[in-house]
Amino acid sequence: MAPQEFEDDVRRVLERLTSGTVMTYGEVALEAGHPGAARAVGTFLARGGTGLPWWRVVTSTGRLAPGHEREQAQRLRSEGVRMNNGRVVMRARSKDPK
DNA sequence: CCCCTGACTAGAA
DNA sequence: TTTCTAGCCAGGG
Repeated sequence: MAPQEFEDDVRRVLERLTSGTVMTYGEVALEAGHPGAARAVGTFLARGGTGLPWWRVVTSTGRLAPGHEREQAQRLRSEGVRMNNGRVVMRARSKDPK
C-alpha cells in the first residue's frame, strides 16, 4: 500500500466526525479499513493531528490524550460531550454506575 | 531484514 | 477499581 494511504484513510474518517460525537482509536482504525491499528491511529494523531478533530478521539475506556487532557476536556465539554472525572462517559455500559 | 517507539487494547492480577 | 502484560499496526533507523 502506498505511503500515506493509511493517514489519508484515517483522515477521511475523522473529517466526517461532527461536533459532539466521539470515537475510540479502535473504532477509527476499523472505520478507516485498518482493523487493529488503533495504536497506529494514536501515533498518527500525535504527530499529524493538526488540522483534524483529534479531540473527538479517546481511548476505549474514555481516557483522554496524555499531555493534552486540559485542552481536550475543554473542547469536548464545549461540544456538549458528557464526562465523569476527566473521562468521557462511554455508552453501552452494562454495569450500574452507582 | 532486525529492532525500537507509541495519544491503543483486552485480559489477567 | 487500578496496575501490569502481552499482543498489534504503521513508521522510522
